Amino acid sequence: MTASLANHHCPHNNAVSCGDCRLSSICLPISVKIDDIDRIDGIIKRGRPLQKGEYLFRAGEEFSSVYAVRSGSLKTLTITDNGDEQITGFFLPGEVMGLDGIGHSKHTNSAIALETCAVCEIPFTQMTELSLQLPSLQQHFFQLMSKEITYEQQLVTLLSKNTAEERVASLLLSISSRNQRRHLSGTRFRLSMSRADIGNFLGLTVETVSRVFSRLQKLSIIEVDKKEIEIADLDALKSAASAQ
Amino acid sequence: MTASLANHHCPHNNAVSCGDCRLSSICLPISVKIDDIDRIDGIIKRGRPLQKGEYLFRAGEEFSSVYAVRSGSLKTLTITDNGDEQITGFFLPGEVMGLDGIGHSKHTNSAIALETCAVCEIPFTQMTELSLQLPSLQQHFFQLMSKEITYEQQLVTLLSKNTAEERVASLLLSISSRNQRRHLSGTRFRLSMSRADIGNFLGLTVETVSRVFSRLQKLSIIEVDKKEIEIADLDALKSAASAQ
DNA sequence: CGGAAACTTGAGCAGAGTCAATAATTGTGG
DNA sequence: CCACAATTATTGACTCTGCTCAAGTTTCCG
Repeated sequence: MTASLANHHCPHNNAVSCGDCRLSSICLPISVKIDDIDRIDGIIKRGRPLQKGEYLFRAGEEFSSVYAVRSGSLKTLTITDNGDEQITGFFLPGEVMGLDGIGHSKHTNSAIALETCAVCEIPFTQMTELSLQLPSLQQHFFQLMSKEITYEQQLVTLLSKNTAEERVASLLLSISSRNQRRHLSGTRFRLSMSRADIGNFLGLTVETVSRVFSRLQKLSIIEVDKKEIEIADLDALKSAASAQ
Repeated sequence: MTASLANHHCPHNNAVSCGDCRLSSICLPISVKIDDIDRIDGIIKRGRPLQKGEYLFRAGEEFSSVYAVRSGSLKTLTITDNGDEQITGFFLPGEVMGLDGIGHSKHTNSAIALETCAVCEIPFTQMTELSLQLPSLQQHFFQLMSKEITYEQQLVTLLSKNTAEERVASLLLSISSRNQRRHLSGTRFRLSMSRADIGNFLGLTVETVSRVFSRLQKLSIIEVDKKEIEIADLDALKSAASAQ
C-alpha cells in the first residue's frame, strides 16, 4: 500500500489538500474555481490531531484564525458571569468554528475536542486579504457568518418556546441531517458528547435529558445504546421536535 | 431657520449624509477615511420614514440590502413551525439589521417598526463590491456579523441559564448601555416595545414580565411609569441580572 | 367618549429542577 | 488483562419557578 493511499484512509490524516478533501463542498464555496482552491489551500495550516479533551483555542486568547473541522468533533463554550460553562455549539466535519472571535479580535469561546480530531486552521488576516482578490471567497465567508447568525436565532427560538422533549428531538434531528450532508447515516450515529453536554447546550439538566431519552425509547421513536443512537421512526421524531 | 438647520433638527430627516450623521461612529467603521465615507454614502438609499407597525422587510422576501437604523426602533421576528412568532431582536439607532438574510439570499426575519422611524438601506451587492476596494469596509462587515453571532450566543446563554428576573434585568441593562453609546440617558428611557414583545423575546409570558417589573419596582430598583423606565439603582439592577 | 388593546394581579397547576441513591461505563495502574 | 476508582448515566421523590386561566384595570386611539 502506498503512502498516498494510506493517507486517504486515515480519518485524521493531515496531508490531504483542499482539492482532494471530500469535505470541501461543505467548508469551501462551490463557486471557487480549481486553481483558486490551490491559493486558498496555500494559506491553510494543518496541525497535529487533537486528543479528546484538548483545547483548540481558549476564550480570551488573541484571535487569529478560524478553523474547519476535518475529522472528529468539538464543542465550543463560554464561561458565564456566574462561573459555569455554557456550551454554544457542537461542530462536525466540514463545519467552520471560531467566527465569533472576529468581532472582538479575541476568541469569545473556548473549543474542546470531544474525541480525537483533525482541524484545518485558516489564518483570518490572510483569508481576508485573499478574499479581496477572490470575491467568491469573500461572499462565502459572509454567507458562513450569516448562516451562523440564523442558526443561533433558531437556537434562541428552540430555548424560548420548546419543551425538553422538543429540544432533545431537535438536536437529534440536527445531528442526523448534518450527518446526511456528509453522506453518512442519518438514522444511526454515535453521540460524541455526554448527556451533560447535551443538557448544558439545550438549557436542561442531565436528569431531564436522560429522562427524555428513556421516554423516546419507550415510545419506540429512538433506540439508545449508551452513546449509539438509532432513529427508529424519523417522522415520529419530527413530530416530537415541534409541538403539533 | 434654514432648510439645512431644520434637517438637522428633525429626527426622521432622511437627507443627512453619512459624513454628517451623528450615528456613523456606530454603524460605520472608525477606520474608514473621510473620502471613503463619501463613496459609501453614494450607495446608501434613504427612503421615507416608516410608521409604527409598518414592515421594513418580510421573511421570505428576496434579500438585497441590509439596513441601518437612523431613528426610532424596530423589532425583527420569525414565524416558528407552530405558527407563533418569535421576536429575534430589537434594533435602536446606529444598529444594522438584516445580516441574517445574506446566507440564504432571502430574509429569514421580518422587520417591523415599533414607532416612527427612519432607516438607511445598504444594497448588499454594491457593498460587497465596494468592500473589495475598501478593505476596512470588508473588515467592518465581518466584525458586525461576528458581533451579531456573539450577541446571539449571549442571548442563548441568557435563555438557557437565567431566571425571569435575570432576563428582564439583562434586557433593561442592554437597552441602557445601547442608549449610553448614543450619548442618551442610560437611566431613563422609554420602552418602544410592548410587555408582550419583551416576553416573547425573552421566552417569558406577558404576565411574568409584568410581575418582574412590579417586583423590581417594589424593590426600588427601577421606577416604572407605563413605558417610561427609570433605573433607580443601577448596581442593584446589575446584581439582579446575574445570579450572584 | 367608547371600544379595543395592553397591562396588572391573583390562584392553581405542571414541567423541569434539585437532591439523592443506584447502576453502568470508562479509564488506569498493577 | 483484570480490578478498582472515577466518571457518567439512570431513576425516583419532592419542590419551585413560571405558565395558564381568569378577572379587573388602565391606556390608547379613532
